[in-house]
Amino acid sequence: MTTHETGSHAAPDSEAADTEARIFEAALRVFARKGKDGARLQEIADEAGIHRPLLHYYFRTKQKLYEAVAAHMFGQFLDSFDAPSHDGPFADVLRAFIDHYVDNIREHQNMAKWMVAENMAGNPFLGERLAAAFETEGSPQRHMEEAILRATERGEIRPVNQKQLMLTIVSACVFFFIQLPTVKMLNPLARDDFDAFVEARKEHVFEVIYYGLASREEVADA
Amino acid sequence: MTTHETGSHAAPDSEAADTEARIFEAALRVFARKGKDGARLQEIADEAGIHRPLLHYYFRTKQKLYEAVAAHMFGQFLDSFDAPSHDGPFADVLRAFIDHYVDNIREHQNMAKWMVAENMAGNPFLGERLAAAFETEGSPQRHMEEAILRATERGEIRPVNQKQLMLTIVSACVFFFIQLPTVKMLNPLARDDFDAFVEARKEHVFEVIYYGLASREEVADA
DNA sequence: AGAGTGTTTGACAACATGGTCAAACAATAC
DNA sequence: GTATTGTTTGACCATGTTGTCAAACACTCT
Repeated sequence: MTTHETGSHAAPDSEAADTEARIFEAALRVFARKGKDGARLQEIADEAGIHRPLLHYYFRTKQKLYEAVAAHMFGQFLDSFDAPSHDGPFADVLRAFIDHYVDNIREHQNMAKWMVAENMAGNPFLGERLAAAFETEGSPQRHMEEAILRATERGEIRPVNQKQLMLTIVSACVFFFIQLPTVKMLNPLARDDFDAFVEARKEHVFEVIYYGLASREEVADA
Repeated sequence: MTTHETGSHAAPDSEAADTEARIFEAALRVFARKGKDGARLQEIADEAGIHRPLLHYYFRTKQKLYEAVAAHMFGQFLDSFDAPSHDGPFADVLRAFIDHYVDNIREHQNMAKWMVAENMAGNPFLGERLAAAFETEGSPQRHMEEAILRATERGEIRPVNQKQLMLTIVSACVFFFIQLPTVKMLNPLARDDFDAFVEARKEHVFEVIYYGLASREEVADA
């Protein structure tokens, strides 16, 4: 058994002590870049600046390393969506949700892409966590769902299936990030001034989802 | 040089003649399932019911096989979006677009997932093709863009950035498909009656994008 | 200094996988 | 029939990659 978790004694210089953390971070980057199958332990080792056998010393196998990093990533990623509850008019709640959500994806693009890839591959982790979050009092997901419900009851917004709406909002906030290379080829602004593009996207998503496309005259006869 | 393209002579029984096609289809499935790195030539051979060296006989290398299948897949996938131009009220055009788009993704889920994965990995193919499509008279993309423009000029819909809107529509139509396992964990209908869910999704996407969430009273004071 | 503990290193084994080859096997043309 | 051409097969090689190991190393404690 290794006892490297406890830095009791035999603790080398600070740079050597965090070998495990450096492996972790390197693995995060490489797995995000190359995928589980495409990643090579040698590449992770190189990027961490250590010798390959150390990977096996700290994490037994590639599989275990992957699982460890993935679990940590999932947790951190989901946690990053926690935000102080925002009440008031639904328009404000929606705007705040989009703002926070998009900012988080931008901060954690590696994780977001990785997670989407995992979901595509059928990994149930995110589904389980989200299903739990929707049952958990005070979670951002639950909060949003309740806000939709309240706004509907108050007649603030039209009746709508909450699950579908959540899916639509998330789609609009996430999809363009994971397809970024393609989006950049089609949208000059995304290439030239990415931050401006992201802000414009936030605004657009809110506008379309909240106000819709139809002009008021059109809506009037609907 | 092999001449297997020309079935001139040495054409065996019909089942052996389409060896190449069987490899092709098997490769399509396996690559879509496992990704380029995760896919094993042995698995493709098994699924095609042939011996592994035949893969090298028809396509020299794994790389070449991948490229051949990918190119064919991209082309077919994009072509499948061609549809008779639909004119008339923008609401109808939008509805038809969503309907056609979603149906196509449903028919070609393997290809859709594969394509998204390729885009994530930075493959510029789709971006190039789409960029070209937007410049091509009569392409579905161009048609939609023009429809948006006309509807805006006619005052049928509110002014909006076309590129952003296209992105939003596509996001709403595609994202839930590529995240299907997760969506199914969160949405009972998607699990129990998928076709009904897809139809409901089409309707929801149209409703939200065209009419928006805000009730008319809310819109009135906006 | 010497023992003990945890870490790092280099060399190595085991295996999977992509790729090659020459010989066997049709099928047709002569 | 035999020759020719294209296809299929099984055995094989080369390489890359994961995983193991024992020995070297550093560090602390007595």
